[in-house]
Amino acid sequence: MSELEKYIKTYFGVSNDDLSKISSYFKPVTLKKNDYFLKEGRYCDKLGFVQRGIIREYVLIGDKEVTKWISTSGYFVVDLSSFVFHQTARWNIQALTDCELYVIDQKDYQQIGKVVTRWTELEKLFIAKCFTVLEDRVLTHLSMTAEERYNQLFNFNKELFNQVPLQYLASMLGMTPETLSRLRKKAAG
Amino acid sequence: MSELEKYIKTYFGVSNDDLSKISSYFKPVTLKKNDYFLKEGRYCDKLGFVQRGIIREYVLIGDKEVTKWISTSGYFVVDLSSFVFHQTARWNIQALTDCELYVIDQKDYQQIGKVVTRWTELEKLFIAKCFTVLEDRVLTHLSMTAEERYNQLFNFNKELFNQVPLQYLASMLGMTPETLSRLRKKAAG
DNA sequence: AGTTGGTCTTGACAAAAATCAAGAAGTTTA
DNA sequence: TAAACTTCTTGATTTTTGTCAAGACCAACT
Repeated sequence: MSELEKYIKTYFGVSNDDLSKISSYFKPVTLKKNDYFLKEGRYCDKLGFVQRGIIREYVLIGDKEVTKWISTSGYFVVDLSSFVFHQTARWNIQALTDCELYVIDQKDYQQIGKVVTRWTELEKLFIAKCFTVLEDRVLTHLSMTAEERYNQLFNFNKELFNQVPLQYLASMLGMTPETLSRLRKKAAG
Repeated sequence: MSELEKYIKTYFGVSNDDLSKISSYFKPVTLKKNDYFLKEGRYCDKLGFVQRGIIREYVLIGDKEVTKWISTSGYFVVDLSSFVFHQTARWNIQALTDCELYVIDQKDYQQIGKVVTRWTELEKLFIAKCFTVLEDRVLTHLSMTAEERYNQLFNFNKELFNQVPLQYLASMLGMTPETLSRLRKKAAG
């Protein structure tokens, strides 16, 4: 069973039958380091699942890249506003390392709904879960200092700090690279 | 046609038939100023639509109230993680003024799905829309200063600053009341 | 009218974080 | 291997924001 299937099974609790139907629509895709899964302004007509590697989602604001999220193994990558509402994409989605993805295009995605009865329900639950995660993230910015946000992320996933350029983590945490560097030093004691 | 029906119609583009089915499940409820629609730790078994009045969603972190959102006419109020996943609620949802809501309880909510074919699809679209709004909100904290966040909100909804205690707006914007006060003075020039 | 309680503002100061600049360390490229 | 890049760190400094304390303002209540 692939990581994708494990993920879907664990998360959604679908039958093995539905599981194989769903996963059969996903096709393996590899990205080389620095390749783009999606570029701002295009239409996002596919959904990716990260099997291996690291992917960054960012947007250019003025002359600065703002990193919204770093996806590692087990995460989906997509521009939801584009995928669901057929608007132009807001995010650049770029491989930070060589990556293996499972990707489904929009046409196949819509097919799932015709084959798996509960699909729209599962979609709803998944997006609702993502929503609550984002709610928490907003709250960290309303109630925590840069130092607290750094410590939280570091405790949640230390490995990330070895695998991802720190400037991107700094941006994702809402601070400058210099501040992140100093907080690291401080936390290391 | 009520505000609720207008909202549903505008937003989801359902037929008049479906619209009346959906709205018939919502019941008018009034809240007095300071009444709670929901308290942290309880289960959120209802969804509310704000017809009139102002409602604050906040959470107690340590000894501080952190205001996540202020809902005015046209907004839904709910603790999504509780309503969808049947977990204990994370938010306190309290009326800042006397309010008129349209409220649907969970049992009736589930009935809609049996009566309106596209219901789960509509739910999905609605939650997806909420998700993209939250994405933007996260981005404001990654890329904007307190001053810029204040100006953005003020330009978006000046009225709010006359209707809502400023301390709550400050919290929602991720700054102290003192900072908000100074930014107001500065912007007024 | 006076008191009380809550809210907002202001000032002085402290802390946090950003900016600017330089240099160290590590990679990639030629 | 050396040169060129890029990334990260560090120091000095400025700016932004938070904290604490006091007072102004306003509304509600007695």
